[in-house]
Amino acid sequence: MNRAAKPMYQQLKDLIIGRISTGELRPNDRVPSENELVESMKVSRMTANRALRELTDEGYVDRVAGLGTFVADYRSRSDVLEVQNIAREIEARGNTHSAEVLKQSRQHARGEIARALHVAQGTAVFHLLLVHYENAAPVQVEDRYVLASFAPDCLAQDFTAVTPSAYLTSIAPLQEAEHVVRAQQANAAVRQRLDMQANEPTLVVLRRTWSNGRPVTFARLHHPGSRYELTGHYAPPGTVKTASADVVQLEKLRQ
Amino acid sequence: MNRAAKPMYQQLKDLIIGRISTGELRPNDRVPSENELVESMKVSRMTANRALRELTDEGYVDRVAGLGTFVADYRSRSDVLEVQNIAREIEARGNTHSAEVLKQSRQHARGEIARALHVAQGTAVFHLLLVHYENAAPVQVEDRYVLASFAPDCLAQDFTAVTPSAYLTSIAPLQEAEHVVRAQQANAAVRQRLDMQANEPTLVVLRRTWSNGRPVTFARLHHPGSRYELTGHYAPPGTVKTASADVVQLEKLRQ
DNA sequence: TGCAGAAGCCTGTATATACAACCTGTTCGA
DNA sequence: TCGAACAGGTTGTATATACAGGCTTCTGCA
Repeated sequence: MNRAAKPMYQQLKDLIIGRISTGELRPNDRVPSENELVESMKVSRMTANRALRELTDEGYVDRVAGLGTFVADYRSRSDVLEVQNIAREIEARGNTHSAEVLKQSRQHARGEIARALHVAQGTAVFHLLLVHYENAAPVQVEDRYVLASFAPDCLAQDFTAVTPSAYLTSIAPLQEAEHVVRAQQANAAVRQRLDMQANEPTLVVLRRTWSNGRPVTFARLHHPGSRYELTGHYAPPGTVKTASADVVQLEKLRQ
Repeated sequence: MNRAAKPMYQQLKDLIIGRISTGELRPNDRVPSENELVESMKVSRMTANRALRELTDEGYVDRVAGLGTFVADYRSRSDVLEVQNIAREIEARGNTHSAEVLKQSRQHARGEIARALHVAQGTAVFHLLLVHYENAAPVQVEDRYVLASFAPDCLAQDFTAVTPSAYLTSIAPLQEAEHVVRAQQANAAVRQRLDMQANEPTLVVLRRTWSNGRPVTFARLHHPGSRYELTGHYAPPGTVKTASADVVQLEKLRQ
């Protein structure tokens, strides 16, 4: 084995992840079977097995004995997207999501935006400002900056139909995310757009998302404290989640 | 292979996880090597290798080629604890943590507490109420309920020295966590204890934690919005984190 | 025509073997 | 005495092989 080269099973994993990332393999597509990899890649079946098994553990693919290996639906590995896709979240509650686009423009990154995205001052970015509604009530002001080089056709999108985060994940899988959560008093502009009462606090989420190792989007998400809350669930790998169905109940606990 | 029995590699994993859970194996203790497992458990080395490798992926152990396999420090798999161990968080910032215990009593679970912990009304629980300080400033009111059967000696603990979450993880690893994050206006009692100004919002975290498949503790954590924020980072398994060192910078972004 | 069974692919697991690379402690030589 | 070389245990990876069990398709018999 070449010491400089990555292990073979890792090369296989990278190869398949690459095909998924580029869209060559789409959700529910069939991934080469172990025996096909044995022939095409000249590896032993155990090596192919390890690569595909780890991809299963990591949520990239699903395997069915007797049938084959298939690209997992992105929805099934939702950790990154959990907080992100507000439309799906609202629809999961049985309500209707809609969005209003207030701004969709090209800008040059300045100051904190440039720093957050790790680019030089003046780099081209797209600035999106929209309000998300759950039924008729506004629940989120999304103030987002996207690296122009990452999403060149961003200005041509209709973000009332597809949310920015859904659009961005369709370009390339967002592989890493970082968020900061704060409770703040709303400034006047946000308070007016979220139809909030005076002194009602906002729940602010600052979120950066990475693709291929570099930050590609930075968002400030403002929510009315009285109508929105974040939920999260963590279980270590190798265990079966026991809580999930029960989250709703906890959400109803008031103090 | 017996069809009813679990696969051998899983039995090995369960065995070792069991020894860690009971405290027979403590952090940094040496875990039997692959060859020792081959002899004692009558398996092949590849099977032992798979068990130990998966335990590594899952954060239970660390392996060093040439040295051996060692029980991971709980601190190193901090996803569950990240938001939980406020003392460590404060000390990581170079500040001094202290705590004041306002209440430490035995109660019977009523209403929402019983529901949150999945126990019958009237089940014995311990109620803890404490305030955490960063240097001299209060940063968290911790209002926690612990299943009495899970931590029988809870009343004998000195929670100014060891935080409740550190104490609870010392009893048994907390394997699952669920949290809800809200922005709220503080009630008078919390506002006074956190030395907050009128109308300053609080960041409230409701958190349940599981051990061995059942909820064992439920906590309400109140933070002053102006002095505390939550941060999180997510990277899918199998990737290298690129952000971590950079979080501080984002935290400084103000709007 | 309809159904049972076989064939053939798939994944899941388990074993035996091999070599590389890493770490520690010992031994031997300058 | 100091340092290099070696031995022995450890993990990391890769291969060849084997059998069990699941799913689909085809085939041949009634």
